Amino acid sequence: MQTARVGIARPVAQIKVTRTGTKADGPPGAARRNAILRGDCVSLLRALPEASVDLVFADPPYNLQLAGALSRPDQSVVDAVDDDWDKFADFSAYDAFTKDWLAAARRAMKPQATIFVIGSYHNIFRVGAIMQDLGFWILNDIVWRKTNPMPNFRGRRFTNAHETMIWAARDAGAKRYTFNYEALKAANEDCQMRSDWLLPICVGAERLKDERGRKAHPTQKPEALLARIMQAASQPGDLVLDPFFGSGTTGAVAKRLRRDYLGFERESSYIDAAQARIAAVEPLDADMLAPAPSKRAEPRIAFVSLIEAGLIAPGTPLTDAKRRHKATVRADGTLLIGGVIGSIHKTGALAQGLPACNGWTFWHFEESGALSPIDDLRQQARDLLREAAE
Amino acid sequence: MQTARVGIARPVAQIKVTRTGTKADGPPGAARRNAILRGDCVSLLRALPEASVDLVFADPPYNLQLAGALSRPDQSVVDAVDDDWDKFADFSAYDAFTKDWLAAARRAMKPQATIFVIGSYHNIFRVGAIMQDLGFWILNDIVWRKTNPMPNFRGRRFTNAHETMIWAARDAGAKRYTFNYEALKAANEDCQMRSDWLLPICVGAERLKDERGRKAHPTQKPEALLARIMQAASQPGDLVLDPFFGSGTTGAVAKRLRRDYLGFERESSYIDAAQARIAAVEPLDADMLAPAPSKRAEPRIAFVSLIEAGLIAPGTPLTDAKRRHKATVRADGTLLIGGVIGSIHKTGALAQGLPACNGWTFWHFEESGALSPIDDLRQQARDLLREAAE
DNA sequence: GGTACAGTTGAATCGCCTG
DNA sequence: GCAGGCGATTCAACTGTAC
Repeated sequence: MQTARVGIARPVAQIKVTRTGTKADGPPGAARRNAILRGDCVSLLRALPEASVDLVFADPPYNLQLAGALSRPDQSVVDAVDDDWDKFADFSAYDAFTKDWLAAARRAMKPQATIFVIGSYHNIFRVGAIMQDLGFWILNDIVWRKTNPMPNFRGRRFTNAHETMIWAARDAGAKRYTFNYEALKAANEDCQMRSDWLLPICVGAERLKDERGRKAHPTQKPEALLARIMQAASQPGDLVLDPFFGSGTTGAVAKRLRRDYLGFERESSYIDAAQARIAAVEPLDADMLAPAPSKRAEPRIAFVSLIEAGLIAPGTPLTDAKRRHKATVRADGTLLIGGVIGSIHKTGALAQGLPACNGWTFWHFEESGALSPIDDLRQQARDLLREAAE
Repeated sequence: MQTARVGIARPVAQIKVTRTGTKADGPPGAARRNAILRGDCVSLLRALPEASVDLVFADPPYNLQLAGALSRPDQSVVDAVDDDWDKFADFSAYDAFTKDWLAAARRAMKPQATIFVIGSYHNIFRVGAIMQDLGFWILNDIVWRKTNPMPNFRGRRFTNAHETMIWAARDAGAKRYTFNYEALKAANEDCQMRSDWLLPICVGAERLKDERGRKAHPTQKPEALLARIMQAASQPGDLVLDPFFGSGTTGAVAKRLRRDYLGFERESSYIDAAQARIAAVEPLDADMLAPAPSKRAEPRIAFVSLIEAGLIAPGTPLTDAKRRHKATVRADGTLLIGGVIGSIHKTGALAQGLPACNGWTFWHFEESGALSPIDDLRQQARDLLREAAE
């Protein structure tokens, strides 16, 4: 895999371009891909083409307000987050910063893009309220439950064992955002993925260390967290933007999962660490990342085409699984039930007195005494279509 | 148990007083106890004496914004929360309401009181930001993970499987708020209670029904949730205020755990249901509710009093568990180590070169060849104290 | 009298395409 | 842009009835 470093000066901010990707930049007007840009994230976000990003992951400063040093019961001192980038004069300074970067990120999002923002109780309420004010539409709040949180050493509060993520669409009306429901459900023992995720914090070999063996970044996120986010809300080839790139977890996971990434970061020491980290990542086989089969993505089949294909004949009697209702197939692909003519769905709804019905699974045909749903015939029709296409 | 209903008109709001308590009202200037007041919660909160409440639990309207009807895959319709009390014109109307009741609640809190506010992603971010703006100091955000949440029927989002609570002190400086750390830890297999709580939603026999068998209140909270809150952040006899009383879970749990409650509610149908519910509650035996032994609550023992009690003699040599350091007990309760005189804690810290040390567990005395920490002697001193008191 | 199965329900911001 | 049709979509817990 190639690694290139290119230094380019830009008027909008002091920017160093660092490229680690396998893919060339897109067409003009599209955002740069697989690069880390150095500089202020608000300026860099504003310089992005409008509506150019598929997914945003943001881990902004938490605005922690630590009064003094914290020590463990054995008197060792906790290495707290006290970096300059986490210092704000007051809530209103933090709010102004938050409003700026969120508005700029929203502008860069495609209409169907979504955003994940992670935070703790120190900042997440302000972030969430500002997101709502800016027009983002919250889809879920997601709780990252830590298997191994830091205990509360003073015994004065509950163990702060989770962080909160807000998942939001760009606009209230957005319906077609990417959400790989079936894949997530399959990965969760065929049960819907919940809004609470249990994952370990980033420790051990995964945790980046500097040359002196200290943690390279104070708030490095676990790759498993980013992997679940990208697998839930993006497709291979999508552009994932991380305006607070830090140690580059987003880039490493994007490369592994064959997404493109774009990262913004102010500190060159973090960029160097992320750069080396991403260079060492090997993308997974594309086969491993093929989208899980989704019923919604299957080609649409009209019931009448089953008749045209000779899979079912006009005049065939249909019934439901419990043989409570009867209908007859008409030559035009409608059904006849008690003198009424309608689609497989309408007649199914009518038979049950319900507002709606999936006729494919409701209506059955009989073959040597056994009932099968007409959905089986649809599957045969789809197989025929596939063969014809090959 | 007595039940009394008293109707009283008040100028501040249209108020009906409904009393269910076992305890008489406190002295003038103190808040009423064990009563449900009917009326607007902001007016009622403002009418409370300042700094009169020990704990607040608030379950405000969530400001759900439901577009249309939602049906399950079997076409049955979900009975959504569409009550008038959850309707607000826009975010700014909700914010104004939130600011009003939170400011009024804060005024009614004792300086050491804390507040729990529960909400979902629809409202909790606005609530949290406003709490911070008003001067509340967030201690934890707590996640109520539901064992049995409603699924996401359309498969378009993650199952919304939790709600969020914000636990906050009245002021940033508050240090002496009630937090029964030891009891919670003991109840959690001797492991610190975490910020994520797994509890079922309120269904079955616990769920209040109206005369026609329908749920009496759309958002009744489980008693287990309130019980954990009160056991964490209040003592028997404390006054627990709930400005959105609803079906009266707060009152029922308060009575059972021998706390006093004060509830505000606008709808008389809810008040009637809560009234009957609380009347049926039997308080637990006081013995069952005696505060768990807390190290902090134990009487303080000065090291010198061990000498006074004859438990240890001046001149006794002390050492640490690994016999690396040596000191001698002086008659005034200080230790002598290498020519330096200081408290058991200071000398322990000095010996180890650490900033602090718990001398009680660090220093040991020798008896027939075996080492025991001087903390054992402190326990003996406490036992003697208790015997003397009886 | 248990067991099995069907039915009900819960703070919900819950499609997508074609004409 | 709007109307209308297609057709995809649920988990845990409790309740009541049938066997």
